[in-house]
Amino acid sequence: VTRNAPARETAPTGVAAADAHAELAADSRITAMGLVSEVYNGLVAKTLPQLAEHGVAPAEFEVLLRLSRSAGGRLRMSDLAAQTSLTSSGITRLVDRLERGGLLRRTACPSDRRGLFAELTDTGWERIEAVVPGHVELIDQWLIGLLEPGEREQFLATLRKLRDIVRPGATAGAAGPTDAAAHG
Amino acid sequence: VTRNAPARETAPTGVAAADAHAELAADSRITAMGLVSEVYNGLVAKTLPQLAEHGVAPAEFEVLLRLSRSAGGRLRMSDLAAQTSLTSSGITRLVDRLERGGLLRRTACPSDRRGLFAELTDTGWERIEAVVPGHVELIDQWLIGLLEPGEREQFLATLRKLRDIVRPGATAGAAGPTDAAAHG
DNA sequence: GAAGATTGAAGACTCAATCTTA
DNA sequence: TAAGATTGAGTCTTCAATCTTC
Repeated sequence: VTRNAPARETAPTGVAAADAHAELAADSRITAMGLVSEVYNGLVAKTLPQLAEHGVAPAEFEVLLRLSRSAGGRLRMSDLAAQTSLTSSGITRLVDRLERGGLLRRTACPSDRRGLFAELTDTGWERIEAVVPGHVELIDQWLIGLLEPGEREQFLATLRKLRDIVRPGATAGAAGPTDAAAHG
Repeated sequence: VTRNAPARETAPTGVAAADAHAELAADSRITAMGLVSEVYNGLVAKTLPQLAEHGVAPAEFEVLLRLSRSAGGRLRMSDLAAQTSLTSSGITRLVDRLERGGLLRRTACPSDRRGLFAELTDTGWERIEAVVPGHVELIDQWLIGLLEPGEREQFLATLRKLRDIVRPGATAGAAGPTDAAAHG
């Protein structure tokens, strides 16, 4: 796309010039990315108030959830960092807050003294149990329940495919790609 | 789910107790939400470096993109806030940064003296044109190109459906739900 | 009084540097 | 030397309060 309207600054010609350039950004692939973003952010916005009622921020909820799905209700700091979208520094601070709130505690890792576990406390388990039912209801209302069974399965299959390619390290700390080890 | 393992604190019984509780959080609907989150965050991570090469953060890119798709390359502050996931305060500061960088300017709104337009400068247009091609390539590589044509259309159709329900105000400032007015 | 936009104060996250252990 | 985790400094975002205009 070449720029051939040097006098865009003047008001009357501005709109026409903008139209010429808009083609670039109107690319359908950018729109697709925008859809993913809007759906994700929209869903977060829908679930935010219910989490807030329980005093839990979305990132905190994700950490609590990952811990609750792991053997012993605990995971190493570095594994939490790998599984979430936070850096190891961010995990340190988030775990600080949750520990301050009594939802988890740090425990030593016997096999490697550099490592630390974040481990759910009884209070942490109770909090998860208190939050999850309402949370599931909202996901049902704004995501799952809006799709026909066939459409839903196709949608989830595509998401899984994309996730596996785009986020290879998402299962660090678990023995297998589907948490199968937690049942052994 | 009832809690019947009061001695969870002691190491040996911890794992079994965790298993009993894990059922709650293993709900498939929570997993679905997690997939959306992982795909979105994974895609952001893939596109981040290329945006950074051009000195643009994701939120800034989204604002520049929305402006470039709007008539005259401009949008009111309040419309930007409605279209993005930022508050009006957040938009004020983000526009501050972009204005400081010379990518846009604030201009007065003739019909309502409370309002302000954020309007792309020539530098802003140039930046968008410089960033978009590489950005599109990455979306192609990590999202669009990974799906068969049929799967892709189905996926996008589902996303559109969800977006329309979950984010009703996403088109504030545009005349129609698909930016049709920009072509008049 | 309400809406559009901005500001001060505070929270959350990242980067780079640091400390400890492998 | 490298890996796990933390800390200080700086950036980005929000909330609540404020100012201007409707």
